[in-house]
Amino acid sequence: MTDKRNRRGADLTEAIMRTTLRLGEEIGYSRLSIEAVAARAGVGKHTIYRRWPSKGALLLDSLLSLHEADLDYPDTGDVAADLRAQIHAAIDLMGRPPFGPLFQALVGEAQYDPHVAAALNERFIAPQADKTVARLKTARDQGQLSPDFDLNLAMAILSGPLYFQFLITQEPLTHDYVDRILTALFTGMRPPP
Amino acid sequence: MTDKRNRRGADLTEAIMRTTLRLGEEIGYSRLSIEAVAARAGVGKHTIYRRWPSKGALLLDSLLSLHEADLDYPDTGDVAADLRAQIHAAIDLMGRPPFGPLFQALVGEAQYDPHVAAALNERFIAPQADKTVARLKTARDQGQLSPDFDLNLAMAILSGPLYFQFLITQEPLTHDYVDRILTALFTGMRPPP
DNA sequence: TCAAAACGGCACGTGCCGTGCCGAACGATG
DNA sequence: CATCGTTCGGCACGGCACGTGCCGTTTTGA
Repeated sequence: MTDKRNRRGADLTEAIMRTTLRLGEEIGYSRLSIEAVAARAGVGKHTIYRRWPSKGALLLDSLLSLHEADLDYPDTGDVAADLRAQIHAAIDLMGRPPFGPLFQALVGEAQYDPHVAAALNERFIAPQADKTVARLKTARDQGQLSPDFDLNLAMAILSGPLYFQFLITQEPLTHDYVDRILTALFTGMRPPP
Repeated sequence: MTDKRNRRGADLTEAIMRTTLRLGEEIGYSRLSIEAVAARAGVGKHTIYRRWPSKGALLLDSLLSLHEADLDYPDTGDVAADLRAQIHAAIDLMGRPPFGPLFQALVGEAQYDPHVAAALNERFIAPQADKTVARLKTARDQGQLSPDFDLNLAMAILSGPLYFQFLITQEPLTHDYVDRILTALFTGMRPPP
């Protein structure tokens, strides 16, 4: 626990977010109350409500502060390999605490709270999607992809099955699964003529 | 409102589920409390807790009682057309109240409550997935699909992007979007040689 | 006929919500 | 160094929904 004196402004904001992640990892998102965060951080509830309008907003900021979310694409010239490397990194992040379970809970929260949904899209989903599309565009310009292929659609076909498994069936995401999706996307499922 | 006398057992169960759907549609899942359902249905809370262990379980049963979920596949001999027809029906269901918003909330609940997640998979997701895989298997046996294509993977690639849009970006699902996914899956995204 | 079960209604303790108020500590201004 | 507005921790409040008891009544089925 950091010294409680001289904690103000940005320092305090970071301390609260750290406490949120730590406490969320310990007791789970459903039992994570603003009261509990305030108590653990040795902070008045006002101090939290002054910064975040809801539990979801607090958690989103806390997760983004991990900034492990800097999932940038390599560009080795081989699209398939680059996609593979980046998505492997992404599912590794989603597969382990504290990011994995808390991110899952945040998506859950986004199903009730439109503000959380919008913020999540704007600050995490869309930036990641944009990176994917940008990398695909480079590949298309180099003739590695069909020139008329909808790149946003390609992004959705890559991400969709992963989120499906993450949110719906809730089975662990594996590198092998990613590889099979990539293979399928690059080959289609028509029989060879 | 039905007569309050002589309501017991199965009748009462159905009345509670109807009230849940109705009230859920009116005020939204987040404000849908068991207390509210009990009050609206003119029922003691015990009567609900005796039947369902949680709000999520109650909602799952209520949604399944709509049994519009009988989304069976046609079999005209053309896989792509059959998939198209069935998935169009599915997104129509997911796109309109009361099923759409409440189903979305239920998936949200499944991110916190493992029991709800398991029940949702067992009683809705898996049966639908099985139907899809079965239809794909027929097609593969008839040579319309690559003999070595993983059919469970194909199912995930079909469903994933839809759930991604439904849960994450939360934009409306359109027939056109379904068609583009199908086209992409059947052609792959490699450039023509 | 009669005991067991299911029911509606009510009340309770608990936890957390979001807000208001207080006095202390801080930081910028002059 | 003095002053004043802001930020802070602490506390208390009313409100809501939770899940569980208890009561008296009604229905069921042995």
